[in-house]
Amino acid sequence: MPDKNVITIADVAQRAGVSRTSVSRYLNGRLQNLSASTTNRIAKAVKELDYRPNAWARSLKTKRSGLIGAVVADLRNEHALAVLEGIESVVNRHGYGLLVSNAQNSQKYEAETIERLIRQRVEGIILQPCDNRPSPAMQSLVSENVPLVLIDRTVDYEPTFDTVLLDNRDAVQKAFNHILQRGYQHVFYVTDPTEHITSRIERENAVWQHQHDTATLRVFIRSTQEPENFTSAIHKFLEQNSSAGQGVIICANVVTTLFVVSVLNQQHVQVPEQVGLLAIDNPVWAPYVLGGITSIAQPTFELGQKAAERLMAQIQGEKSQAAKILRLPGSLIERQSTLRRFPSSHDL
Amino acid sequence: MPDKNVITIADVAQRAGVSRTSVSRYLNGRLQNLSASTTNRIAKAVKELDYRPNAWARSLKTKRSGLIGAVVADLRNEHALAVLEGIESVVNRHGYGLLVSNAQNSQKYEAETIERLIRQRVEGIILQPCDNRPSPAMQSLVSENVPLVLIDRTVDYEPTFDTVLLDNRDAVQKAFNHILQRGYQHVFYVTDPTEHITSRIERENAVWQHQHDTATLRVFIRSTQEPENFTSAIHKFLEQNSSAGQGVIICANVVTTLFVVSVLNQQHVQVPEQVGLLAIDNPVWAPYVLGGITSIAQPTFELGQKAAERLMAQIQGEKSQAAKILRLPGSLIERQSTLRRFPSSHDL
DNA sequence: ATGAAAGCGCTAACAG
DNA sequence: CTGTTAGCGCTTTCAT
Repeated sequence: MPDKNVITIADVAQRAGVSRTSVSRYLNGRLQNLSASTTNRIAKAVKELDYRPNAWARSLKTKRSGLIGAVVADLRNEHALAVLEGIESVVNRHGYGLLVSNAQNSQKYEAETIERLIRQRVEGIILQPCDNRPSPAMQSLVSENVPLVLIDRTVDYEPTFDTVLLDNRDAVQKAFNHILQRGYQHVFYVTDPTEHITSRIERENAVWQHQHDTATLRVFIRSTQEPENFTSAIHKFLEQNSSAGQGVIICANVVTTLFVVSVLNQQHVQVPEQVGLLAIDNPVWAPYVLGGITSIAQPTFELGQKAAERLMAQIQGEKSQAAKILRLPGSLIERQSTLRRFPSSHDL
Repeated sequence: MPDKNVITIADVAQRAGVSRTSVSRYLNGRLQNLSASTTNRIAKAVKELDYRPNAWARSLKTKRSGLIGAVVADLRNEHALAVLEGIESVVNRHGYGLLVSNAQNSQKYEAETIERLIRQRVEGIILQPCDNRPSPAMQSLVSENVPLVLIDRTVDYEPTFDTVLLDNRDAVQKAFNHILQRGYQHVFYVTDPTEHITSRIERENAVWQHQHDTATLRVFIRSTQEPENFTSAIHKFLEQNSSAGQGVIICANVVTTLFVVSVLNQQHVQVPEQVGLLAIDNPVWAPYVLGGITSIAQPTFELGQKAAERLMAQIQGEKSQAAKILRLPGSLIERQSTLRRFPSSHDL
């Protein structure tokens, strides 16, 4: 454990021949109240003793921990990572430390971790919720008055929490615009089980909407539990659209995309010859798989940044602001996987 | 900020009609010293007040923060992420929280972040160093007596720090065994500039060693600054080995692999027809790019776990143990990218 | 410009 | 089994 005989502010004060108060003032940059000579003596003592203030003691007094908590639904996820980086950048810039934890897609872990963060007296939390049903832990955050910003997903709670996420409706819209422009006739939408995860729900709803509007669409849900069913479903889909690759698969996220790619690979399905492929989310490997996967890229880093900035604002007292929910647009990145051999007239 | 009128142990004590000491005992599970009725009254009060102990105050007294710091060279890296997950799992199991920060490959940031962690009085640090030259910040860790475990990379410091990393020599060995067995004659090794990063240095040295031993090898260093040179170098390599795909490219890590793949893609080079490809490290997309990239997989999760376990051991007082450096073996995963059309007799 | 003193919320002897 | 007391290391009135 960190040494027993650590040096404290008292040691510094003694060495510099001043009071602890002065040292404290020095440490907090209130130099206006210190004579030049005092300042120098303290500076010298600090250096010589290699003194480091104890954050706990300070926090105890000031009620500020300098810590922000980030709770990610699944750390094993490229998207989450990029978001985290965005968060980290602004949080650090503001002089805060970041306490990261992984909820492992389990509301139980999420709750535990939030509990721990509260005890640690983080000054705010950025949460990617596992579930849109508010947990007791989130209630605690409210009652403890801990600033909270949601990311990627919303939660059914009133009043709404500040939230930063992808504009899912718009993303799906962009996907369909592209698909239609390319002249695809049939769409096979692959999603994880939606299970109270709002990003999935929103995307799926948007897809249904399009089915309704265009009447050229069929939707399948991939069930993680039964990948075989999925495989045969894909086959059926391919058979029905074997002519001239009029079918296209849309994947709801990175994980789904990886899964679909593995199936297509296994079954030796040619993309885009036999079927098109479009992914929501744009992992680093998207350009290189299947000759390049057309994607709707999320502004991941920015999502993290915005969320963190919002949190900083909350911490600085902007409690009840307007516009709580910020939806950032995704952007289409066209690649080989949606290159039909027989483009429609739109392409001309 | 977290409410001004937070409730403290005193409030609980008052409500339960006992002393703060008893409440403290209750909180720390020393129930042997509490009568059943007292216990119940306290439990009730805690619940009613929704009381949460203040971690700072506790830390101040106990000198234990319950926090571990993890400093990653580059958060934007699949490998780092997986390692982090391993760390998180054991750290949490031990009841600690994890303070994650990103050094952004800069020793300056690394130092800053370490400084912050010390002030936060983390009980230990797991560090993936940006550079093998020890920074002043690391000196501080030593003098402050903060337990430290290095991961992935070593540092030139005496006495050695506990370290957990891939057995790089063995990994390269496995790569070459595979390559030779496949009958490749020429090897093009691609690495980032080694710049004081020991994993890169170790791998490159191991490669040189093989060149020396087998005399069928040429080594090129990819310079990030000059990708054009690299491209033309690859071309030259391909020309010299145009006959029957006797050449193979080995990539030192994920980033390099991604770079090489993009170049090969751009130049429409066929893998494995024109050239073989083998990667050290096994990203999720390896099975799907270029028909599947043969890889030497690192035991990423396990690396993180072992490092964290080592740290826990240190914290629990096992200061001066033996065997400081733990090298975990990688494992070969054969895929399409090293499938020569004309296998050598070894394959028969 | 400087310091004395009180206290943040908790734990840990030490008594009873 | 329970409570009293004295801090942990820092900040902060309030004097001087």
